[in-house]
Amino acid sequence: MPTVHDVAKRADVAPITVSRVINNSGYVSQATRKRVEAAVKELGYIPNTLARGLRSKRTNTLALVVTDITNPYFTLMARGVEDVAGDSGYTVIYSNTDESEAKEEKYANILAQRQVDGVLLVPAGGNEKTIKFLVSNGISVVVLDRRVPGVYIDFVRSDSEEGAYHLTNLLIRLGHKRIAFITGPNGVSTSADRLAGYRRALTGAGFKNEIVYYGLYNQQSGNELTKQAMAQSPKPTAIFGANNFIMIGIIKALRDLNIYVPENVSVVGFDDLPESMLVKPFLTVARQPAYEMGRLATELLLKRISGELEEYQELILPTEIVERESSGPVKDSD
Amino acid sequence: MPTVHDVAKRADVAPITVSRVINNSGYVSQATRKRVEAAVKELGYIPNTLARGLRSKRTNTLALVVTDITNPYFTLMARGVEDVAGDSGYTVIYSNTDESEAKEEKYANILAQRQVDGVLLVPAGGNEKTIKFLVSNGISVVVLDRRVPGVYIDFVRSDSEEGAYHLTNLLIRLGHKRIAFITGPNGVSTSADRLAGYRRALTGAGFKNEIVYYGLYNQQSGNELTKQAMAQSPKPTAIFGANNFIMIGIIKALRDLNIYVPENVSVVGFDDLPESMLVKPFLTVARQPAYEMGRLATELLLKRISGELEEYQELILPTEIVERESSGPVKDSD
DNA sequence: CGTTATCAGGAAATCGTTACCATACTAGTG
DNA sequence: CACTAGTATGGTAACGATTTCCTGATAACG
Repeated sequence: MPTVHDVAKRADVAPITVSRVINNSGYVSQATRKRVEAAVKELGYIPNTLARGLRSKRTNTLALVVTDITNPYFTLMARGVEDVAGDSGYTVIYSNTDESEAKEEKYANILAQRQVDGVLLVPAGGNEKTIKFLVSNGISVVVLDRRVPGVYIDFVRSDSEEGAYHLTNLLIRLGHKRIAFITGPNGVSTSADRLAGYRRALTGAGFKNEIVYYGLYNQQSGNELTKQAMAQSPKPTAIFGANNFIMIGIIKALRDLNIYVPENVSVVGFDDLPESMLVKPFLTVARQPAYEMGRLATELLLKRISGELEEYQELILPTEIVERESSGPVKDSD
Repeated sequence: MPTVHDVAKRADVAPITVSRVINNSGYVSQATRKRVEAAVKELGYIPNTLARGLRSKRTNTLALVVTDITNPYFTLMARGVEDVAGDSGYTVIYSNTDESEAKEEKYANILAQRQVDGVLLVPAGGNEKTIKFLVSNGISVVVLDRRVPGVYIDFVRSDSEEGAYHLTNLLIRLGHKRIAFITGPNGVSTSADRLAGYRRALTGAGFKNEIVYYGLYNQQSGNELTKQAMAQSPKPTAIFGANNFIMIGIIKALRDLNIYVPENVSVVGFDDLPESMLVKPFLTVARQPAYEMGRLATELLLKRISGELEEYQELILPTEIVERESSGPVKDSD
């Protein structure tokens, strides 16, 4: 494998000049540049990023740590990250924590070893340990999607409370009085914030009967909790799923129970699903701007890395209520 | 940031001894090991993989290059890769080529710069250039999912021809005579192999009327080509989609046209879809063992990297025909 | 015409780790 | 007792690039 040295010899210059050519830094005359470029091509020279990073202390690598990359919400976010990072010459490493803090710590360690320049983190649980660890190792961090109390750092997320409030109000306006709320883990901020929005709407309407089920942010949990909810008497007339996978679980459970949506039960929830998932009926949701969040967070991170920023930022993007077929007026009953 | 040197000083040993402790190599007495480990912990020492890789020529990094990581087939494959790689202490970098050879070359270059130890490649197009480039840069390669003629290297894929043959035969047994075949790009081996299987079944049944549409391996293409196919007269009574995204496009197109599945038209195809995609009716498919393919390919790659293997391997896994609701007996007509 | 700014290029040191080679001690062997 | 094998540790250099500090031109300017 050829090195700068080989290229330098061939172009009859010093290694540092080769470096200047490939990095477009410093002064190099047109003639010299041509010669070096020719030598690079002839030898098939490929710069070694390890050596480069070791010396320069920059790896041009970011990491995106999410809880579940198979969730279209995070996939879309990843696209946003990738697009911005790619345009700036950064490579992105992806990691899944599956909501486990142990895995999160393990990955943080690996990322530190790899000397990544920055990390976009969707924290599993409300633990600040990982964040502090990364920062103490000189790695910039932007926290995505979730709050972590007591940590002074950059945040980018959407307004869960507000979105849940509007979505619940939509159900209330349709006449629903028994609205079940099926959510994720108790300790996760999105869970808490969405619950808070749901509560605010209920309180605003003078309702006192909140129906809350905690579980996991996945399909199976949504499925099981729906069956529990529908076994109660009186049954809820509407169900709010705190994320997209929970909603899918809800829909499947209702299908199994032969309950029609929205004729018998309305279903709403957080996060949109891609069209390619041919969910029928198409869901009424609070859509989070995932792609945009990924973009913004990455832009913020890059600025943070380059030291352009002083104060830490907290960007909270609005959600968009998309009303579709899965929500409808309540049916007599009561 | 502390280095081996700092740890060494603290534990009163030479740097190399620290290296031996953290890498579990060479001889170190219990007492020394304890001291070093203590020093590591006290200083919060984290090894620098850049320096390590530079010196040792091994980065413990693999790359998985696929055409579209949002496709559940590749996502599942990625899990298989991740699981095996993780168990062996390797990190995996993911790249998407979107079926573009230009992107593939670009990524190959980045991966070479990063000195990855091995690449799992789903080649975009039948180009051998990328493979040769990687190999010539000392990077081991295992080719996944597709054939690349004229290259001597490790391959892992499933038996597309056989799967398509069985799937087509299933339709023939159900009485279908006009079976449309909607596939991906002409140059891609999976496209060719599945077409070959379809043809073999048709020929075996004495049919001469093959109906073939080439397009892309995505939903939109499947959608458009289905509309074309259904505009012909006489209409096909069954449609074979060459991958999962094409199948989704087919289902959507038929929905738009108010054609019922399987009452009016049967639909079958390659690749399964996760349950979470609530496709109705649930599809009859030739399921490729994606997870297993990822696992096997990674095991093969690791062996190749460690030099345990001599001859190049070609692993061809069988597909599994899963008969579900989307296929049924042909309806009178004719 | 001397001084300063801009342009071109180089030498040597260095980033943090491990490979390679060497040394030294203990224990067992014939 | 000399010799080998196994155990334990260290010194030095090197991996391949860039940073830092220099040396000269050449051009521009008052």
